[in-house]
Amino acid sequence: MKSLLEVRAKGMPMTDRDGQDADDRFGAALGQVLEVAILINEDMTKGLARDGLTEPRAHLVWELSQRGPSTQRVLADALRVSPRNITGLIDGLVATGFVTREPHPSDRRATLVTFTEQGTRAAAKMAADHREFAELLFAGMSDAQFDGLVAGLDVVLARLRAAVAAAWGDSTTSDEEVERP
Amino acid sequence: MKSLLEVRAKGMPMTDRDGQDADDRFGAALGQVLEVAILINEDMTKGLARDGLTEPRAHLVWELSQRGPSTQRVLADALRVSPRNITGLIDGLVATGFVTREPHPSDRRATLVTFTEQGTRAAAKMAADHREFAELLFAGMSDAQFDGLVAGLDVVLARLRAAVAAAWGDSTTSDEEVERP
DNA sequence: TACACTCGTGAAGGTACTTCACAATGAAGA
DNA sequence: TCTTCATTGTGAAGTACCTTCACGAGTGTA
Repeated sequence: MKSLLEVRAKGMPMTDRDGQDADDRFGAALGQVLEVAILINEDMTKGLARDGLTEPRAHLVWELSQRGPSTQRVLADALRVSPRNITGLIDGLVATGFVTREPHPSDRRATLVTFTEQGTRAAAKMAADHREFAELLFAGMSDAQFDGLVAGLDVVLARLRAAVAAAWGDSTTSDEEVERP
Repeated sequence: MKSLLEVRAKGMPMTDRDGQDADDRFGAALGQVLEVAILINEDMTKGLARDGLTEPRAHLVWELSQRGPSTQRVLADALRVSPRNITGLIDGLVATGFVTREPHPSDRRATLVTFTEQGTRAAAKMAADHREFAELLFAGMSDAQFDGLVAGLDVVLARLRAAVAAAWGDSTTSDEEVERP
């Protein structure tokens, strides 16, 4: 992988410098969250490699499947990378047969990135895998347990969003358009 | 970022092809988990950049802080990347003043990667940030809520570990040594 | 002493990312 | 209409990370 998440999956060795909170429940919980993130990412990445997709390309495929044929500019904004980088990713996806570049009907500068049949299949598989994966993780949990988990995640998520928003500009979900009055 | 996690943070648009589980609670929960992972990763990465560290280099610094002066071979195994890659990462960390290469006292082939003072400070800051971050996410939650979250994460983590182990060799926590009888 | 193995690195190559420069095009005002 | 300004995508150049292969230097052992 690559993700920084991997950096500290296992609990901190507690320096207990100032002695507060010596059992470190919070650190352990953070460790859990990080490990979940690592494992999910690992699983996804390896699965994608089997289908001939790298992470950035898969991300692009996913966005494309949600938006339909798009200009590279739109994709760049969606993935929050430079337009130049999209050119390279599309080059790769074209070379491996997932998408094609079609002329934009009303703007001759732009191209419409469009799925091939293989691309459509890949996107559908990603969606199916997502469902299956959610099932694997949560199916069969008691309602109480599941609800407790979701409620906890809600709190964490809210705090996380607030923290990120406070530290840098907003863009809450990480794939929103940047809009500022 | 980079992480594939980013691919599908928001819930799936339910094709309800076979109609089962039409409300998609599981998909939504997975979306939550993914978004948490994305935001944490984003936050960490940006914080590191401020300290002059990239993700892979920070990961190495973290491992080094947990193991003390180590050979590059050991670090390669710990990070699960090729020894050659470690050479490059260490080159970068040496150039930016975080570590030095000291001669190994008993093996003249090997070098002991060792923190400079700056490196020690960086590792300490990472540890402090980790604690602070856990505090930010979990402090002030009711015990019931916190316990519910942790219990849910436990279940998810167990399933995840099992799934990963089933799909590929084991190596549970992602930074274990590879050991096979 | 000879053989096999280990440590770190040069060489070569791939992907993902960035910024800067630029030609083609589009859009809107004088 | 003609000029001006903004936008689209890409070439060029450069960085970081990662891999495999080859190899010289050093270790350990029979």
